[in-house]
Amino acid sequence: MTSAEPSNEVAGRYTVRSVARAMRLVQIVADGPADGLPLSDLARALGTSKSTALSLARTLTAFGMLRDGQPGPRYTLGTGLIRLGDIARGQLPLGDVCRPLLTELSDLTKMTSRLAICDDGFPVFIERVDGPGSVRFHTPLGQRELPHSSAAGKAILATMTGEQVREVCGQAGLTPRTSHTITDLDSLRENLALVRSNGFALDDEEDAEGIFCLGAAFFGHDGTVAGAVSVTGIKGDLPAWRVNELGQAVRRAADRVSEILGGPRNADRVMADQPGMSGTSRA
Amino acid sequence: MTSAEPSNEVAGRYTVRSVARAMRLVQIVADGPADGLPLSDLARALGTSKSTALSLARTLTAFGMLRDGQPGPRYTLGTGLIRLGDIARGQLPLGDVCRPLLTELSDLTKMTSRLAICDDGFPVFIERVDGPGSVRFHTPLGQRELPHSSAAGKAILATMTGEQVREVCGQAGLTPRTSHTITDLDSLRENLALVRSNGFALDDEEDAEGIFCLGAAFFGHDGTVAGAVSVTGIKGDLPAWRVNELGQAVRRAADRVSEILGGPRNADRVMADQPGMSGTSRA
DNA sequence: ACAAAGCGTTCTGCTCTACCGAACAATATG
DNA sequence: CATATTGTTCGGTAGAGCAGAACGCTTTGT
Repeated sequence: MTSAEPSNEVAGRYTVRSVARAMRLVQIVADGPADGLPLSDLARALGTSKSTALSLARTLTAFGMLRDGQPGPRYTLGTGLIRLGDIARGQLPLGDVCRPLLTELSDLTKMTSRLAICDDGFPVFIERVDGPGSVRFHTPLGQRELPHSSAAGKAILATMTGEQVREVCGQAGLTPRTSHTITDLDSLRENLALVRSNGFALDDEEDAEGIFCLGAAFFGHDGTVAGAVSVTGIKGDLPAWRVNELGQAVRRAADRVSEILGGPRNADRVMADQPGMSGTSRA
Repeated sequence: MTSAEPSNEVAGRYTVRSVARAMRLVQIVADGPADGLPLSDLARALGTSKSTALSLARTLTAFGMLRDGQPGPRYTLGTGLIRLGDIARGQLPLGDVCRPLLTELSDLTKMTSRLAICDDGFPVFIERVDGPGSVRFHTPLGQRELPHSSAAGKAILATMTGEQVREVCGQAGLTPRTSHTITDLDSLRENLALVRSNGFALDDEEDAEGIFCLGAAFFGHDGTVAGAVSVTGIKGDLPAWRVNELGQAVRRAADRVSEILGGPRNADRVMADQPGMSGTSRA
């Protein structure tokens, strides 16, 4: 009838509609309550008829992606996803290897430490070790975090060329998360220069009110950035004089990851971009 | 090639073909090498044309289930699966809560301990804690294990009615894994009676040569079996006189899980089965 | 207690989409 | 340089996926 349907469907070229719907279904269940969602809710959220949602859900259930009727007739995520997630983590070069390293860092800093890989410039955390007696942060794994408002993200950005920074940030958007979030490119570039000279990145309540993070990048054998290590804590618990001490500890941990990967340490790496600067005219 | 196509497609009622193919695609990538598979291999393994495989792979990639072109033009599992696996584990009632309990058990027994949930009678391990200096077993998480040849499986079976045991084993098949595997129902029933009187199950090289496991079931608030705790070790390291001691330690750990869930301990639970009863209770 | 609304499930037919195959470009291999 | 594979593009067509209505069943309201 009318021309403008919102149509929250994700459709690039070569997209299979039913598969896309099925994946959205999984996302819906994942974002739903822990005790699952009934079929009607799925259909509603998907914007399809019940019969369609049923077919999709049944198919996914047959593959263990969903699970039906554990607490009543509700769909929850299936155990097959645990398996796939485990394998996916194993396929990444890091993860298991770096766990002890994170444990060590958590013990030392008494904070929650995490390891992120670089996914097209975005940090994706794949491992987490909570500190002794530390507050448990709700930090989901496997999710893309924002590059400009997280310590890991900024640590990664700081290793890239101005052009790459522009591209990644253009894709992600400099969304304000708190009143401290850096929202313009020039300020961000300034901040990244500071990150480079310090050897670590500081997220000072830029992503969440009252929370700070320290992050440092690590590199693969080809010298390109592979990810970042970060620690997270409550701002109130952090005396200013400890920032550098903790930051250096994070940097050392990141350098040890680089070592495992056969990459250069933060201090030794030569920036591709640096002084001369190619096309970083202000946009 | 004439009439009987093998057609390894999974097709129950209400199955969406393209979604089923997409899921098989994910499985193929998961079972493939860690550095991924090229598109042609995917098409070959799927039994479809390249263009179809491309559409499916592109769609999955858009949702983070697959990842394209990290080491060359190859598909690997995506980081979205790590996220979903993490959430799936969180949706399960256990997991995080029981981790310290497993750690304790690993410290005590010096063995790898694991926690399985009961998935339609099958044990599915969702958490693993390696013992101090113990051998790292290749024990994938989220995968259905065999009920009759694993300690966790037998611990679970031992809590069920004879009818249920028959059904689960009929579905799983009493496949021989080693020369010690129990392959007939009567012997298995005998063994399960022993499990009940001991309070724990012993897998004596029944699933893998040279490996033994000890397992004990735990129960939900409604008294039905919810899963099992187990420890794994090398047969040669196990003096016969320690079997009972370790088994009781496992049983105690399982009982503590039951306690967390508000369920009965192994000793207190009344069996539904026993001579007269036929109980298939309905919800 | 009944009514009413909601749930999950089944079925049929129409529409449109997912699939194949062929042709293309871009690499790897000899 | 030739040859074999790879990834990509594009249409035509068969057939699969989708909506909708109708069916029991359980739950909710009064």
